[in-house]
Amino acid sequence: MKPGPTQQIQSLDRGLLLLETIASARRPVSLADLTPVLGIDRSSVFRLANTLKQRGFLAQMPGSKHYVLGSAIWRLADLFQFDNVLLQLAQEHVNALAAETGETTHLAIREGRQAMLIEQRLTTQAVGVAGSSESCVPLHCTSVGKALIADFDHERLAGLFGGKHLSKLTKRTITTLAELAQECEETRKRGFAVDDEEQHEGVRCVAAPIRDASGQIVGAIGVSAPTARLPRESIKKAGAKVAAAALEIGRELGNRG
Amino acid sequence: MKPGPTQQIQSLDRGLLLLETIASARRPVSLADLTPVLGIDRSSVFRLANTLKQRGFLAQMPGSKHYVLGSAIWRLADLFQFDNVLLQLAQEHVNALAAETGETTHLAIREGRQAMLIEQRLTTQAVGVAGSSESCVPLHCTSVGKALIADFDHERLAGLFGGKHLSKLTKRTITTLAELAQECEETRKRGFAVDDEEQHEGVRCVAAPIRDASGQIVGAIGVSAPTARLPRESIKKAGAKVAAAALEIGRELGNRG
DNA sequence: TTTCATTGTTGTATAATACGCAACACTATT
DNA sequence: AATAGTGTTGCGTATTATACAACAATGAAA
Repeated sequence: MKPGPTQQIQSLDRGLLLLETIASARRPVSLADLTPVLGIDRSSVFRLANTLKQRGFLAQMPGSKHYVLGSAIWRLADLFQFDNVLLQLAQEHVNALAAETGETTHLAIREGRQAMLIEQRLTTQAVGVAGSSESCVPLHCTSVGKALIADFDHERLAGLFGGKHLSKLTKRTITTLAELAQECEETRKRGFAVDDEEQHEGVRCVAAPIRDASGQIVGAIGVSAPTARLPRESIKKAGAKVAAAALEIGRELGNRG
Repeated sequence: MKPGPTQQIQSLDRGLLLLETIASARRPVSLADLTPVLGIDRSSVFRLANTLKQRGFLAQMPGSKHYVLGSAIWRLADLFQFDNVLLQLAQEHVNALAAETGETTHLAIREGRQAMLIEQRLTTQAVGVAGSSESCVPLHCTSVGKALIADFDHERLAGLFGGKHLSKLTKRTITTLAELAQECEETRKRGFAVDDEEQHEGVRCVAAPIRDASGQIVGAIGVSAPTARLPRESIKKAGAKVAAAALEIGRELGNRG
């Protein structure tokens, strides 16, 4: 039997409709004008509007009873702007890198113990890395993941992974925190991270950390290819490419003041 | 007996708290991480989050179950941006005009059949116009009001005021639509509107319409003074001042493209 | 000035809805 | 294969949002 639609919470829905109505009016709106929008008693509309006001989503200008949007809307928009900023700035670079290498290219941010792919461009080659069907990939055995934790020392890695075992995906996967800490050190030195058949056999990846103006790692950009097209002797060159892209993205992030 | 606090709508409040939590996280957030924030069963949190998602306030990126802010936040912020823009741009000019004239100065937008004062600076003179204790003043007998409807012809005025009587506040108040239409014509010709003791006896005001890039009237800026300090022979000069300020504000609005 | 209409706000009983619980589906780990 | 964790759905009932009435404040008309 087909499942029913997910139940909505009516009162929340009504509150959101009030927000949209007032925003669309682009003018202060009275309670009397809001009441017919919901089709319920005005005392209930008043209480909904007041709840929105208490949380700063609506406001009333001094001396007026009419409602306008409150500062919370802009505060929320600004708070969450960052990830969109990163995606916007990096989009071009992901595209350029994919075009330049012809390989599958990823942009990722860290999300707890995983790397979340927020953008990827697939290879144009007949045989290549298909791209992740998952939005999240493990940190410890992917190049973007290792780039994202490049600044972690052993202690911080222990804090992140806790008692969690590092799962072994291939014969080459790093499975201990000590090894991973060592790898982070290497990543910092090289300027880019390497996945040498650690997630998938027959696939190599390189990725570089994207740092903001304060030097903090805020994302990673990487390239994946079959081992045949990314042999060990080509790693350094590919790594330089992703590092350059990461540096440029970080520069643009800094310039956003 | 002291009235109790206005009742809040708990479900709406919970939904808004979810929005704030996700915005503050600046990262996609899982349902499992949201549940402890509200301290209710996860099925209820899921339904709240889904309601927010259905209205576009939350979103989930393809292939992910984690929530991020949805486009509705930015849509609402952008929709309502205009009035803040006007206030920001005009603030300086209101201040400058008040400093220059030493008189009470107003910035207003139209709200139905009234002019809403969204900013005012009081006179520094010992005796002057005290400023409106109301946020809204009548359109037909105030200078800012008349500036706001300067482009209205008789037909459009009839549509706006309908069968409503134009209330007579002083001996000099305009009370018929025919007279008001004539006054609008004069305002358009002069470039500014005049309240010649029509709202309050002993008070004269001049105000100019603020037009956006398309020529549409979007606000008004005005000055009020006692008749002694704004005699009839000074009206033209004062009018030129407010008109210049309005023109400058309009220019800056246009440049915001 | 008085009267009336309109609008916003508060208290409260109860009708309606949101919640908790259980079950299922899916994914990941051991 | 078994277990744990997470997201989703159905449903009975505990809780909450609503409707109604009353009051306060304001504005308009007589």
